[in-house]
Amino acid sequence: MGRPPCCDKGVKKGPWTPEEDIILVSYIQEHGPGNWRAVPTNTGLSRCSKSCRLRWANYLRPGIKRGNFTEQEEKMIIHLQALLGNRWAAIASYLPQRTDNDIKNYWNTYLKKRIKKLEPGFEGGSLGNVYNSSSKPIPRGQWERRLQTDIHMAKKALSEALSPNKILSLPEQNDSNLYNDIGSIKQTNTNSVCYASSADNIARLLKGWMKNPPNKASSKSNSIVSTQNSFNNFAGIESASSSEGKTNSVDLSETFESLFGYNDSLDYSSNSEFSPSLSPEANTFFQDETKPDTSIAEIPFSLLEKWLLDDIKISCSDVTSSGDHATLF
DNA sequence: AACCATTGCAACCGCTCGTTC
DNA sequence: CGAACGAGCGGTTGCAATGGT
Repeated sequence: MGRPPCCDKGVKKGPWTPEEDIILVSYIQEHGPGNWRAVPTNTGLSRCSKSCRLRWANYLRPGIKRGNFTEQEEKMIIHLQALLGNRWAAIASYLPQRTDNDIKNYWNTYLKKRIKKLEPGFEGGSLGNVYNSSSKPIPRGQWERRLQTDIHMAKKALSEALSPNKILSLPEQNDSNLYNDIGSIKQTNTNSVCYASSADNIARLLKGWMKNPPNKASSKSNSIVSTQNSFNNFAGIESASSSEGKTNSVDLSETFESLFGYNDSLDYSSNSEFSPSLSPEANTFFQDETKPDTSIAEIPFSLLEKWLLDDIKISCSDVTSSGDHATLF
């Protein structure tokens, strides 16, 4: 059978405008993410469903961290890429605040080149650079199953950590602070020439919009409240792959701490507003981690390394023991 | 100041996979 | 069981921003 075109002709292409973003976000607030096929029809957007999904997943959904990758994130990406290859979605599942597209772009534009410089023979393959010198190749299906299990368990842990009860039990103040913080960050940058490339996160833009919603939007009752609540709901819906700034960062950090023994993907050092409150041990640890001390930075990474390597060993020695490392969670 | 090369990244394209009927 | 369809993923492209001459 021939592959039908995913979109009708005449759909708009190119960068998204703030108006389109707002329409899309408003729709998802009401209906939740999913059923993308219906989105263009129901919203009147001249965009293909894939485009809507992509826009939401990569830019509009709450909890996305944009901008500079931390050293820890870099290392994690490098190691995960070595283990998993160009399976960006899988890699991104270990860095919930980053999108697969973001990681992929970062790898292609920066990390690959940097590694190539350091390792002249490097061609960007997987499982061929870091680990294969001492271990035999793992059959794809085998490690893929284990990977799926890992991701499933990680997502489960995240879901539990981000369960509605936990979120709702947090002080309401957090939400407002979050939005105030977000707004203050980007308030000055809304007049940039290129919208899509300059907007760090639509949430920041929408902050301004929610403060002064257009008439169309303001006609909806309690739009601001529902927007914030909706974002919370999204966190529940998307809990497997996203977090929501301050509100969920505590839980996420704890979850990641339990996952990896350290908090890697959450870079609070650059923005104290988003700093989570942590247990004394963790607090000490993160205080240390924010220091530019590479010897300290190595410690958590080797834990991840150990975890990943152990995973491979288990995988090689016992195909049927996929539940073993579940105890890690 | 003008031009060209490079970089960064948002978005698209086409394929695969999973689900439904 | 297989066709149809929707969703997701990875590769690639296009273009604005930036840097160098």
